[in-house]
Amino acid sequence: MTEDMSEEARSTGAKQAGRPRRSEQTLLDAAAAVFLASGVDAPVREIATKAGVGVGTIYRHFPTRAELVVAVYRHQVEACADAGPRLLADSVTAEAALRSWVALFVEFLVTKHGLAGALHGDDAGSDALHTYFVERLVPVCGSLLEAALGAVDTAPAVDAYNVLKGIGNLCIGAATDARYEADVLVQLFVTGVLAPRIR
Amino acid sequence: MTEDMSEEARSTGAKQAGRPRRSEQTLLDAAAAVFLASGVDAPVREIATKAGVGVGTIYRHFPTRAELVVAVYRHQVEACADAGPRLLADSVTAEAALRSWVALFVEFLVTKHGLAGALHGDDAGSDALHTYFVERLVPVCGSLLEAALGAVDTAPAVDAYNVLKGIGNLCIGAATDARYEADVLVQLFVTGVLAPRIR
DNA sequence: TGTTTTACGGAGCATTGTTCCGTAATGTTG
DNA sequence: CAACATTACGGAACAATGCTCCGTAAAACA
Repeated sequence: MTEDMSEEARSTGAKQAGRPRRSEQTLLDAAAAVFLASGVDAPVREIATKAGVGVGTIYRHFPTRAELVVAVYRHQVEACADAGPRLLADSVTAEAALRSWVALFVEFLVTKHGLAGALHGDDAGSDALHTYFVERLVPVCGSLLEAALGAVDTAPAVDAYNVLKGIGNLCIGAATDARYEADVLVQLFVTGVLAPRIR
Repeated sequence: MTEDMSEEARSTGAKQAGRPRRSEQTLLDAAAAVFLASGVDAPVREIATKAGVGVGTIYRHFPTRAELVVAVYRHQVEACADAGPRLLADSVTAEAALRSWVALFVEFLVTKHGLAGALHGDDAGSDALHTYFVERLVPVCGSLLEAALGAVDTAPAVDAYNVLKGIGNLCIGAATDARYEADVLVQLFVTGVLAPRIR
């Protein structure tokens, strides 16, 4: 009970002693700017400098670089997730919906310098990033896939997790390699995934 | 002339003063062992220790970590490149040849911890790796692709470079993520690439 | 005004790739 | 055989980077 009260007190207006927290939004804005300029792999120190803040402050708000990245792109990931059902409702065919959604996802990944690369959580640090993307987008991708494959009697060749991660991987390096056409490759990949239906 | 003579002298038997070079093979063996145990991203120090050598020695033989990696896997890359024409000759269809070759390539990439990830030369350091793979394998992949797509009148959707790099990307993380089935995804991707022929 | 609480800043630690230089080993030469 | 010249060696040192820690400053409270 006492804990509940103190927590509520904190979240309502009753102020506690102590320095006021810097608005996280300030940090997020600075991070977004730096990511835009130098890519998602930009050093934390650079973000701290840009925000006029010590690195400690960043780490107190976002315990890991990956969580900072998640926070910066949360809006856009949510938007991407929300677009799934909408496209499914608005498109004439389920395949068209899937392809539009995939194109959206690819554009998002490619636009953000190095996001796709940071996405495969091999190193322990970027787990948060990987986990968030997967948890949020796999269900969406799954629905679209299911709809697009609905008419088939054979089991799908791969699950939504694999499709999503495959797409993510295909986007790696797209921003830095002019010859690499991630969007085309991804659409061909989708064609392959849907192929059993075509045959 | 004088330069030619001295160079020839060095490469034939006439010995120059100086400490004898450690056999590069020793270093390569140690590196291969460490890569097998800890992945291609293993610290250079670890390799040096394993080889009973200072880091300086490694860097004198292989100016960059990437070049060391290239040297370690050169044999297998060559084997993969050589397999291309052979498969094309031995398979009943060009598509079968392409698919077999791709499977070979995928197995190679997936077997070596993190090789696929190190392959996209975003950071300047791993350029050598990227370049070598591309130069050696793009032509091979191109021949197989051309053969498999030969019957089509429409232009191919993507070039061999994109296909090769796409496959490479699809293999990223396969070794560390049990749920991720790179081999299946790659074959679906190939299906997509060949799709114009199917329709 | 003094106390308490809380956030802040940035020095510091650990880990990397890579460079550099004094030193050791070995063939050549007198 | 004894200097010498040459070459490779080893590992300390540097720079970059993620992350931790602690003394300090600011704000609310009494």
